[in-house]
Amino acid sequence: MGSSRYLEIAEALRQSILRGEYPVGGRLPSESDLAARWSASRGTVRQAVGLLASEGLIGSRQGARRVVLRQERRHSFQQLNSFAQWAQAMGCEVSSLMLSRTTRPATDEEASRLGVAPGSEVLYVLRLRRLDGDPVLVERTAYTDWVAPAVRELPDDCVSIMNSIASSAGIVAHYGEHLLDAVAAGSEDARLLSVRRGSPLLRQRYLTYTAAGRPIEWTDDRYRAGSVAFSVSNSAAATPLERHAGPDMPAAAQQPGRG
Amino acid sequence: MGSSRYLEIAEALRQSILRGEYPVGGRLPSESDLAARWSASRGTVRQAVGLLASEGLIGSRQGARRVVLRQERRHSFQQLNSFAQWAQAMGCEVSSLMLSRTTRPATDEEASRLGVAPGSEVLYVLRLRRLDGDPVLVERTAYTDWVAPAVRELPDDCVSIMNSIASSAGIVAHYGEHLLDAVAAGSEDARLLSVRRGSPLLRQRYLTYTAAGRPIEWTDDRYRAGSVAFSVSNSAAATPLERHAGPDMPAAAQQPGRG
DNA sequence: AAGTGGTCTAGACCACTCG
DNA sequence: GAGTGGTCTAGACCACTTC
Repeated sequence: MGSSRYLEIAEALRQSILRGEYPVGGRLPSESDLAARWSASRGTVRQAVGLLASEGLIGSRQGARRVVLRQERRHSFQQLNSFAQWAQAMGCEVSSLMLSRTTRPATDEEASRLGVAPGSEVLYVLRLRRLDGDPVLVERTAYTDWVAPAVRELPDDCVSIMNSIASSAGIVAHYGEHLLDAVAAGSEDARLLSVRRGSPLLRQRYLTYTAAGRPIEWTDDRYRAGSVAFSVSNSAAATPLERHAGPDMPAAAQQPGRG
Repeated sequence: MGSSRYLEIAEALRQSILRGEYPVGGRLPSESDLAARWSASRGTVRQAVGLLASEGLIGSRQGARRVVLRQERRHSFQQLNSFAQWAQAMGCEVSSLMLSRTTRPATDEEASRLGVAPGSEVLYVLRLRRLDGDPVLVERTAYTDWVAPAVRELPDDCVSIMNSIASSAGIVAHYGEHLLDAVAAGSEDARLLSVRRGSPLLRQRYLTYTAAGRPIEWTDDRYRAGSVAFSVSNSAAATPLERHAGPDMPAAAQQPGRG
């Protein structure tokens, strides 16, 4: 349950903001007010408001009351890593089809991202995903060897691989690293998504790993343009998003890679 | 400078991770260890490691030592909001040219994002930005009326508008909200960026606001494909990035808007 | 069973904002 | 100058991981 005191307080504040009790641009009560109101210590109240701040809901500056920045609720971790969970939460009918599952040596990129020796075998999966029947997303995933067996035994039309291997093999993603950019549709992309070759796609590449930091998969997702957008809030206190140089940049601008 | 004890500890840990003293996948010392080593209280140490966790550098689970997730440093808030500061930090020569500055009624989208009455006047700026001479980014910004005078007096080749109006008028962005997706280049985009019409562009739309929550600008940035990528880390504890339905989605999938 | 991080308390001082 | 958030301390108990 939401068993912690500070989560309880945070949820109550979230609801108040959602109901418009504290309107956008308005001020929150002071920490001591809230502490008294909830008969909690100031530290616990700070944990609660700190959580809301990390969600981008409220902002704060030393000496001034906290302000409400937005009214919407954030999505969960699972919803960013799992297309199926996100779609279902939005009330869409989602369907998936694995078009191929092959074991092959890792590319240099895959080996470096997954932290395995170059040329090690990975399980490569090509998958097409639809929303309410429309093809929206082409997914290309490389699974590390210790994950591969759990993926191999799933049916082609498995809706959520992450969910399935969590249940069947106890493999759960705790962390993720995402890279977002735009690419032109290749011929395979174009055929699968029913768009013209060269038309714009939003690409989301990501690595997921376990609580212990062990890489699980490296994925290249390509969305039909207009089908999804990603959002992020930042502040002087927290900047979760980064800009990176792409391959077409001048040499001076190249960033060092991950490995 | 970095005058807080916890910032000092965080920076030292960051450096250790950067130097590979704590390798990726390895464990950090325990909180009590660190507290003793720095003669600080456990609470202060927790602030330090909490900061690194929010940067995606380390992960934690109850009962187990913290683990190192990555080795790279994150960029600052300023570098996400300011193309010029980001480019300069990467050692690129950046140049900008304002192609037009016009005062006109806000579109519905602009009015809603900026929180002004529909049809209110905004200052609309079209700007082309180059890296080492190559056109990389087309920027279209709507400034609220109280910001417009400061922008109007800047020269056409001003490299950083945000920096300039901070100095000249004390207007400083403290928060931002970003939306990322892919679009096809329109004819204006194509002409300015020297790409074919319909070719893929990465679009970053964002709203910035002051410490008090007052909107400053609403911007539509379009990057030539391949020139930049954005990255974000997430975890079960913190998910800063969200997926949204785009305009081409089935009706059931539409998300409510901001205002 | 020992170690570790997660939560919580009660109090303190300081830097900053605001009227 | 009063109020507010930012930082820091010293202790406590619990849930969980690890051995």
